[in-house]
Amino acid sequence: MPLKNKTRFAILGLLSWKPMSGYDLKKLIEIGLSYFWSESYGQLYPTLEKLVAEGLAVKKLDRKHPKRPRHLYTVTPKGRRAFERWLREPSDMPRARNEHQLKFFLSCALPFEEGIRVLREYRAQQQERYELYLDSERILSAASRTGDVPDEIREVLETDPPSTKDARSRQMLMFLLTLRHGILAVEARLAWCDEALEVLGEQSRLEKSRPRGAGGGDPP
Amino acid sequence: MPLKNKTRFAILGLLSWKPMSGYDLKKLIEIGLSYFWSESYGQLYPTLEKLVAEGLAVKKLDRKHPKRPRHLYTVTPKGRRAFERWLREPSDMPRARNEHQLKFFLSCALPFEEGIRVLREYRAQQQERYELYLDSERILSAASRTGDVPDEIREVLETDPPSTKDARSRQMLMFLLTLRHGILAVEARLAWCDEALEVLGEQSRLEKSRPRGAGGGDPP
DNA sequence: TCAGACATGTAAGTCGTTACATGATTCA
DNA sequence: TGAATCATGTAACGACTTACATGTCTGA
Repeated sequence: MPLKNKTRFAILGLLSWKPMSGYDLKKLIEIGLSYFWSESYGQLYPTLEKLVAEGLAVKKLDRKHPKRPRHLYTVTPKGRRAFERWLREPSDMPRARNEHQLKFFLSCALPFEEGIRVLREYRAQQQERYELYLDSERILSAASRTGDVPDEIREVLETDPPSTKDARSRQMLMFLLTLRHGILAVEARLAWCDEALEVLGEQSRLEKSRPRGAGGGDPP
Repeated sequence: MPLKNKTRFAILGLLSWKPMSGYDLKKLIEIGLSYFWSESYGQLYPTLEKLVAEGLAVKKLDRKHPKRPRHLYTVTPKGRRAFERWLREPSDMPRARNEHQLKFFLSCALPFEEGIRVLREYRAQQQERYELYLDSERILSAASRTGDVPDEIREVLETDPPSTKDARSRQMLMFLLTLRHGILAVEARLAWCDEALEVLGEQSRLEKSRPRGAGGGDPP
């Protein structure tokens, strides 16, 4: 009895858009959900088999579509119910485990300059990511205005039989809103870096200007 | 050969403040680092033993201090070097796996009202957390102005022999700055919730005001 | 006296990644 | 022809959590 396996629901949810293969799922997640989700093949394929075994999905060989036969998975009504039950459940708080913050917190073991250098590297990394996100946002919001969906995403949204225009525009909206979440989160990290760099820089200057040596022990 | 075990370094880093027992480490992490870190006993005790086996820490029985004897762990110079090496290394990007976002993204499978309800619950949860953080911030920043450190933290900072005033005030600063990170992150999440709720609310109204039925399929 | 904190651990199991293995097809 | 992509999987391992087991001491 699995306890908090989210892969199951990620799969079920995406399959409820349209039937896909393991390979399709992996690509879709990489291209469209990478701001907030990831899956590995080692997790994907065995989980798909489990879903079939539990009657939440069915597997069938699709030999016409591209040229090479692939295994298409489809959600069953039971799978759909399980998925919607999960959707309505409150998510549990993820246990906090942020390596960057841990390192920052412990970096008081280093001289100020070194701590500041590490923090600056982190900031640069976030800045880079920020720019990528903004590019994606430009593309996506242009797309949702003009209806001209980017290729990788269009393919996913094209179902047979075609879903309603409403459903598709709602899915586009979700792409955009989750991206917005990523953007706001990165902005917050950048703002924090600036705040922290300012404080640490000031402390560093203070330390340098103070008369050094004499141990620095406490007065009694 | 462990690959990305962060527990090792969390332990090494905290022990470099002062020797502690497994129990002490757990409490310190729960009380002071819970904004960004957590450890379970099942990880803590075995890892401590491994560190000893690798010569990065030493274990000794301390029978005087409180009353009950406890096992105190101390970092060795080798452990200190390993820790500082890790500190200077760039952290790897954590793989993205945000259950809330996944659920939100997939919630287009639900009627608008339901998606909005789930999002509102998430927002309330973040708001609650926000207020807790702000309380902590008030306490901590008062403490760093007056030097009147909260009990739970003071105990950790009191070492024997006493560390320098500089070292201690730097540790206090780290408590405060990591808390600031938590606060800015939660603020960003709240802002995103408001943005998303607004957009979804508008879509929901649009949908209601539009003439329903007729399948909603696409015109050719 | 007895609940709750102090204190240390272990066993079983889940979740997830990485690396490998395999083979077909497309296209430059 | 040979590299890239399509496509499906498995084995081994690492990290982590949960639940359990055990016993002591303190203070209401």
